Amino acid sequence: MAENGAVPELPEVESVRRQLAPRLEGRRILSVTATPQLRFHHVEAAAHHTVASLRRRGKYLLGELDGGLELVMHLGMTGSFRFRGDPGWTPDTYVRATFELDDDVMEFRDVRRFGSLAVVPAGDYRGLATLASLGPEPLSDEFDPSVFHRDLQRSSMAVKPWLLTQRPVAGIGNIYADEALWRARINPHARSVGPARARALWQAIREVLFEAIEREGTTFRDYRMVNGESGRNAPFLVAYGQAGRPCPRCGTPLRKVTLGGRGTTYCPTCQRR
DNA sequence: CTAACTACCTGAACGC
DNA sequence: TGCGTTCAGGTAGTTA
Repeated sequence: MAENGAVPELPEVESVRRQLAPRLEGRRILSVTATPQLRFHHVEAAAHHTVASLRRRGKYLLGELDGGLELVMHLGMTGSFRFRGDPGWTPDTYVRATFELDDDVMEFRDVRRFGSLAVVPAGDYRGLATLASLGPEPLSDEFDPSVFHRDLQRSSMAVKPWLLTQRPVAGIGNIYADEALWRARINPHARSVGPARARALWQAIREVLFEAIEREGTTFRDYRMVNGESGRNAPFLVAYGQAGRPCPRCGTPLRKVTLGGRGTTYCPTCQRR
């Protein structure tokens, strides 16, 4: 099975949450077994607790447990959940953690081990720096265009790597950063963004994420929802993965560069510096 | 404190 | 065929 290019970002994690929530909420976790991993912290402490709710913040899934605990889950690049009781289940060497529930067994599968699982006192993210300083939810009212402009100007980093830090706004990864910057006509290298362009980017971020959620995320190869299905957003990508193809706005071939160590595709004409 | 760099991890794709 | 190299990427850790 191909394993790269999956990359769960906010729309993919939200799609997983929507399928996972009804299967976890109200369920009691009887036991947890996990392989020793750098990115797993006290996962076994979830045992004997009931999942009250499953929320999402950025790319993080947050399971509220009784007893004041919280199960924090991040899919990394290749993380996914599956249930033993589902049709077609077969044993798999990439299962890194197993949650025995009162009605089924949930498995966390993660080929590249970039995913993370942690049980913490609810809201105590001291060991999770990115979650602790996570920016606002882009599709909520707390994401404000003028505050976003100020936050963009706060850093001297290029705009795209700054978006990827999760600090000015939560949930943007490499795919939707390229898509939103293209839509807002902003050069990914820009180190300063004026108020009008910041507002355009604010709008573009909300649009690309909203549309991707409606299509249940982007699947290239192996991002899958809990029900095993693919997201339908891939054919709608305009920038990410489209290097060399003509820009749909102006026809200029899209250019791919490396920025902040990440592949970055943009239109050199309509995203001029 | 910020920003820049690197490690982590694995399999696909590529080059010879 | 087979082997080696490069690439993908979010986050955490280290360094300047």
